[in-house]
Amino acid sequence: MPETARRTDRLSGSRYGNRPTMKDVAARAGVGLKTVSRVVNGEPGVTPETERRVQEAIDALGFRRNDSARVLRKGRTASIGLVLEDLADPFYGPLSRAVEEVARAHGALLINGSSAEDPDREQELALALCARRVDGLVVIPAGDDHRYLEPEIKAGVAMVFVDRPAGKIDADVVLSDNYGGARDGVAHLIAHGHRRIGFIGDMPRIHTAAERLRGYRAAMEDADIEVADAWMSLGVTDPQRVRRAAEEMLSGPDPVTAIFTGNNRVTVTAVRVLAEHKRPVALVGFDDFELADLLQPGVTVVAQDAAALGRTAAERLFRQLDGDLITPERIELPTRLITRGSGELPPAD
Amino acid sequence: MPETARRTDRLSGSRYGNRPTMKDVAARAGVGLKTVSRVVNGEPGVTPETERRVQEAIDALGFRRNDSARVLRKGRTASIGLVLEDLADPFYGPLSRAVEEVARAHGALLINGSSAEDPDREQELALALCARRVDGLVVIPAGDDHRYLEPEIKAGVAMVFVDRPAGKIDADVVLSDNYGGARDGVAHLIAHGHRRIGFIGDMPRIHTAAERLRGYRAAMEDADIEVADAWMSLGVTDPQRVRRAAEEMLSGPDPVTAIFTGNNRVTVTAVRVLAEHKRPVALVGFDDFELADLLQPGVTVVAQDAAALGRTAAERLFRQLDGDLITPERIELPTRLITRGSGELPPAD
DNA sequence: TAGAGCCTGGACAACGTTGTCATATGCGAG
DNA sequence: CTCGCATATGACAACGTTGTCCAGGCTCTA
Repeated sequence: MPETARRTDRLSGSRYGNRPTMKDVAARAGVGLKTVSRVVNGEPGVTPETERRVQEAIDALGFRRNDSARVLRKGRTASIGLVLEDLADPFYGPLSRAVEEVARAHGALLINGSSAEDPDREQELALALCARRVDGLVVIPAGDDHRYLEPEIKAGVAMVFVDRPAGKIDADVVLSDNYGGARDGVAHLIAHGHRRIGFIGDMPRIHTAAERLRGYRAAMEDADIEVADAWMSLGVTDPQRVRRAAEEMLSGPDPVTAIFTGNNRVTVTAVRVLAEHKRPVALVGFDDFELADLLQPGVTVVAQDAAALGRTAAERLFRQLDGDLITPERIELPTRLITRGSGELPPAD
Repeated sequence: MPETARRTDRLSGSRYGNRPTMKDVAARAGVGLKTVSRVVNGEPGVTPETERRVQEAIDALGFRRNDSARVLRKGRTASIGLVLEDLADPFYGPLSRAVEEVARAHGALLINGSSAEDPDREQELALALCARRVDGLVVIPAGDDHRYLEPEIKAGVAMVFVDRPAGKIDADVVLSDNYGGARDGVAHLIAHGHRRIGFIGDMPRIHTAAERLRGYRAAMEDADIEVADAWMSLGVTDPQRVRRAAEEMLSGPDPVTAIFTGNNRVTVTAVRVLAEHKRPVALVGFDDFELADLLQPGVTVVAQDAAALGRTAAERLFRQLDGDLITPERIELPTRLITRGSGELPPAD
């Protein structure tokens, strides 16, 4: 279809509004090209007088160094990439911000993109960032096979996976203790007298969801409670389906007296459903959220520290870049149970 | 201090894990450099057999095109920059995401950074992005003087300002109707019988804050209500100070019966304070927030559409890049009053 | 005053890619 | 059999910057 490149292609050949280059600055200041480079980079060996002339020419022309050329020459971009699931998800805001702060402290820029939970899009994004020659990549995996990144790692791109482990490759991973957190949360409900406890979570192919489910099962088993299939609802996140799932658990012949929700979004919807429900139902959610304390009752949650996840991952990334690291590691950050009322309601059957 | 460049500088000279280049691929496939380029870019004029050999070499070597070099040659980067205030602020998540979606639809990547409401940092970031030669820039201004961007615009960088207008330059701007929204919100309180209405907002040097204050004043004036100084609290956003401000308004000799809050974060803190207050106090907030409907009472808000702001701005940016635009425009998006209870409480004096 | 040494400044190649242009090859028509 | 043409391929310069290296002018000392 692309029949021999068009000659008039807007993108080819002529630059946009052709910017001044160091050569232009040099000509105007009446000095050599390299002298301009020296001034721009604050290198020593330039007379104050010469420097003044160059600076003047720079200001007059509105010159700005072309970092693409610089990168090409130096081999490093001073930028890192972040592939996450959804920038609009409140969980990733602080994470992203934390990564940015660390990058900034290291003089690097952050380029990011959302995978929308689609493995293909994750790959496309990650590779596009590699083509831009980011120095390193922080990835929140959407897929479960990351062998496609092996050539990049071999080529020297630093890489850290966050929130979920990398698939089929050996790499640094920073996680929350999803299993332990969920177990604690469910155990908390059991400690308050509940035995019929529902679980609503994401698809178990997502690592965090699977781990939280595992924690739920473990807590139940620890208490010698047999879990009924009707109590578990997996792969359910959109509000309508969460609503239906919750309503079913609450209405069957053997209704649950408490629900454990597997993430942020599910918890919020569950709160809505329970608010309409006549009988009080206990609730513990994974992930904290704003205003959880202001609801009636306050929502008890297993909180993870998104900022700490981001910060830890980014710091590890830069340690890789500094050559400090040898073996890939798996770092697990603890979660924290925050009691606010909803998780301390007694069973009402 | 940098005494003549160090010879052993890690960053200079040798590449990291020296990646294969097109030249390497060409050598391995036994073809010319340009032929590899053709295959990589899907240009026509290559025999299937040759293409196969080249593709094989690419896979074997793990080659990935170096976009920095490509950019240097082509003059365009297929990436746009976004300078916002704080990625962790829930208002900017959807905005950022919307910009990203539009960029993606145009085959561009998004590079972003947070200014943390600091004009110097905004400038530093914006210029760093320009040095990377982004094709265009979406800026949520922190400062009020953007003349420093004039050379960039002249050099052909597309530019759109969002949420707040650009300062001292003529450029495209996409805003919410802050004035009208605030006026409607306050008028709503007045319509429900309130006359002593407090206002808590950000520093008036921030455009949105100033506009919302203006809306408040206009609504009061429309109703012939004289505003007492004690009712207004400006430049106050951190929770502790908002708390104190609210408490003062509510306790004086002439306490307010309703409060209009100038943004998200202020509203949330106000909700906390009012929840502890004995007398019911009406509340309308600028900006919607999650769970506003679940609180007791639900919080009435003036909602702006963050995603629409981002989308509109990004689309305009790409229209600039396509050469479709001529005159800078100021686009104002309407706000929407969402009644949920807190704004409909009658005055209780 | 001559030679050594330092300091400033510039010429030049290289980074990896793409656009331009030239060449080689094969094929059909005259 | 030769000429012309289309098609496949490659050589080469250029993009804007930085690292290397060299030249010229200066100061300082013997």
